[in-house]
Amino acid sequence: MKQAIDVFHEYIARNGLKVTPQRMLIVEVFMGAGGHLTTEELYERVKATDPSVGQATVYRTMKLLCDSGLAKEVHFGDGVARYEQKYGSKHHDHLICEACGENIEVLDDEIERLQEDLARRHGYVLTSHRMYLFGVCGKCRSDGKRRPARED
Amino acid sequence: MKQAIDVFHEYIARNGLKVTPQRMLIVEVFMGAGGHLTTEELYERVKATDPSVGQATVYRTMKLLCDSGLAKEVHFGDGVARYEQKYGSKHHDHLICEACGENIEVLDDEIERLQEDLARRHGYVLTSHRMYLFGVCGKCRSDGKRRPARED
DNA sequence: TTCTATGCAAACAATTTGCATGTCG
DNA sequence: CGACATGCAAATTGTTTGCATAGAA
Repeated sequence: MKQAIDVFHEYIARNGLKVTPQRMLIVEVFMGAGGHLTTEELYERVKATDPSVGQATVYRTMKLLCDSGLAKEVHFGDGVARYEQKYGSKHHDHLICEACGENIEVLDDEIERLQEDLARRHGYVLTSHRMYLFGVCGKCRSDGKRRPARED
Repeated sequence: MKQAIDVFHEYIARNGLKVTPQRMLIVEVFMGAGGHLTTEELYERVKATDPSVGQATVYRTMKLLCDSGLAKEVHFGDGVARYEQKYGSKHHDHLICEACGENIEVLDDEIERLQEDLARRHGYVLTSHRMYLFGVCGKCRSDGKRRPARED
């Protein structure tokens, strides 16, 4: 099976770019980290392995990853960009707990279908969409936890 | 019928704040402007009436408006905050044309219902959500227009 | 060797904040 | 009066860019 790293190498090659240790490290850290990391978090983790890497390189590499289709930039509304893995993972929406910050990736075919319908009724052809559901998860409800909600 | 301006006055009073000409002007401009204005746009329009008003006051007042429930901050993903009127207008989602930038407010009860279901299946109780549909409107499709898409 | 990449610092854009002064209640 | 608000400029934050140097192909 084709690995994400191969996709990256192909992208690099196809565009006359170069494979560098920094890029490899950043891709590795990103792919190994599952979640929705901010550039800052990514930078910290990368520095843990190689303190000489600069922030700019992380920013530049994440942009490359997005262009190559491996990563996707998402915004939860707090002004910080986050990246999620895109390769091999299909489209999904987000279900976010406002108390503990848990972020579940969800998908509902019926909703997806209705979104298309809704757009069509307005004469639109959809290219993509983003859906964020905010609420409180079962665990936090029973804990009675609360946290200052993000902006809405 | 209670006007938006009354809500603002109540909020001001309830919190020991003060009514000032700047705040009145900003609220007036905002409520009169329908669309999804950025702070910058709002600032420009306010300056047209009173050039002495500062940006900071616009930022501060919009935050007040959000707290008072009159405005809502929305992010379309380009890094700039926009505000839409919240008072008297019910919840809606966004259908955005990537070619001309048109932004239609849409709502689909069925989708709303399914979102609740989806969340419930994961043990969540929803408090709010945001849904942005990106596509190309009928007019732009026939015009064959194209525009660099926003980040996704 | 020839471009591309990197690190660093300066540059930027959006937003926030400190402070002296002005003003609503 | 006295607390809150304002304008301005300086400060922050997140991100981008210019440049001299290092490094991949």
